[in-house]
Order: sequence, then structure tokens, then C-alpha cells
Amino acid sequence: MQLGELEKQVLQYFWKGRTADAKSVHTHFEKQRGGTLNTIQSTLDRLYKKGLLRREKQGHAFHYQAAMDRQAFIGKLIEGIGEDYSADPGSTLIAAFSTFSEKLSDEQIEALEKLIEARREADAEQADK
Amino acid sequence: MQLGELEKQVLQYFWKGRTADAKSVHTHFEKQRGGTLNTIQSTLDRLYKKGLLRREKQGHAFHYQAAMDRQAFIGKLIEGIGEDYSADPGSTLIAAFSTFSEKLSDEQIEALEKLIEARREADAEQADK
DNA sequence: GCCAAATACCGATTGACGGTCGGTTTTTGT
DNA sequence: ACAAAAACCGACCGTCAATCGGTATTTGGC
Repeated sequence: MQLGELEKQVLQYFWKGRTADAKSVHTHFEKQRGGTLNTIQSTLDRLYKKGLLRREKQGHAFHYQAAMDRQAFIGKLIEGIGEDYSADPGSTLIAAFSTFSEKLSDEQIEALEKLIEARREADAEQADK
Repeated sequence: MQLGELEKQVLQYFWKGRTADAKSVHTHFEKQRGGTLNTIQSTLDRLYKKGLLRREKQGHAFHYQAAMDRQAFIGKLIEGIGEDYSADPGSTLIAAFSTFSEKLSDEQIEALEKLIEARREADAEQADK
């Protein structure tokens, strides 16, 4: 899923946890980059059709919100990369780790190990059945 | 770095460790998807200009080979995603792990922990100096 | 219910970019 | 030096994001 520049920015805006209609989004972005309300509306609509925003009619306008959080989305993108280049999940993950290795803080390494541990326990659980 | 379909396939062809000129690549792909030698040449040239292939004149023709292996490239792509969406390395990696978690084999988890251990040792090394 | 305003929706245009390939120029081995 | 091989150039098409004018809907208030 390749997004354009504005789409990325709008998505990140919604990841701050907000719910907003086109008008609010436009007000927010108008200052930093200009563009008309229509442009924002098309972008919201495109993101909606791509399944990245959810929306609901409230009064005249749709109120939008993120359909998934940043982490889930990034996970999906990474998954897509693996598929694009015929890499299995394991080697994709290892590629990521190898690339990032030096940039990780101790706390982040810690967090990762906690996840690994959790996954091991889930495994053991499974074995019991 | 978003690549087109043919570019992806050609890149993967080179990841098999080969060195090849446009003609060989064309011969390989002609059977499975058609297209002229010129198309292959443009694609090789584009990949070269993007820094994904290396090349060297040998006789009349350029001989191409991958400039980096699959793992390094996938790592770079994942890094790019993190940057695109303002995610620090740690959370990008965690997003990847969370997404893939259930799909990982025991061996793959093992491999990951070995890498973590290696990185810890590198850390300790650093602390000694 | 009607009307004006707010909003959604449609369609056209522009700019990137990959894929495609014909035609021309350059290089090279003999 | 010449013919063949390959590189290079330029054009065209399709796709897609960004942009925005114009039109159709919807809605809240009277």
C-alpha cells in the first residue's frame, strides 16, 4: 500500500487519536501547507476507500477516524514488503532487526524480549491442549 | 523506494547470486512474460540509477549484479517505512514482531534471540572501552 | 415542507513514474 | 574500417496522488 505525501500526513494526524471531519482537517493543514477543502475531502475519501479511515455521518458531515493504529499499519506495510520480495516472515523480521540493531536502546531491546517471551508462553499454552 | 513489478522481479533474479547482461536477463524473462530486450535494458538502467544494481562493462555489454542482498534491501525498505510514518526504530521493529509473531517458527525465534544476544555482547564490548 | 448553507460527489487536469519499444548513436571485436 | 551488438534517447501509455471547479445532495432551521 503506497500512499502519497498528503495521505501520509493526514493518516498521522488521525493517529493522534482524533475524530475529525473534513473541515477540521482542512483547517489544520491549511496553515502548514495550503490546499482547499476539496483536496482534503478527496484525500479523506481515498483513505476511506483504502480502508485506512473509518467514517460516520454526524450532522451534515462525515466524522473520520483511523481504522487502525500506527503500529498495526506499519506491521501491515512490512508484511507487504515481505510478500513483494518473497521473504518469509522470519527473514523479514531478521532483516529489520539487523538493520536497526545499533539504533535500538536497551529499553527497546528489553521490550522486544518481553514480546518473545510472551510468544513462547503462548506456544506452551498451545502445546497443552 | 517503491519499485514496479518488473523491477522487483529483475531484482529477485539477481538475488540468486548471478551476474548477467541485459541479453541474458531478457532471455530469462521473455519466456515467462514476454517483452523486448529494450524493456529489460531500461529496467536494468533504472535499477542501476537507483543504486540497486552494480554494473561493469565486459566486452560489448554491461554485466550487472545486485548491489546489496535481499536482506539488506528489505532492511532499508523497512527503515524507509519507519521514516515515512515517524516511527522510531524500536517501535518499527516491535510493529514487525507483533504482526509476524504467530507466523514465526521456533527456529526463527531462536535466530532472533541469537541476534539480540550478539547485539548485547557488542554493547558490553563498547562499555569496556 | 421549503430554502439556504454545508457537505458530498463528480470529473478534469497536472505531474510522477514504471513499462514498453522504435529508432539512432556508440562501442567493439574481427 | 565495418558490421554487429549494445547502449542510449525519446515518445507514448497507464496508473495514481494531488488539486480544485462545478454540481448534486443532504440537513438543520424556520
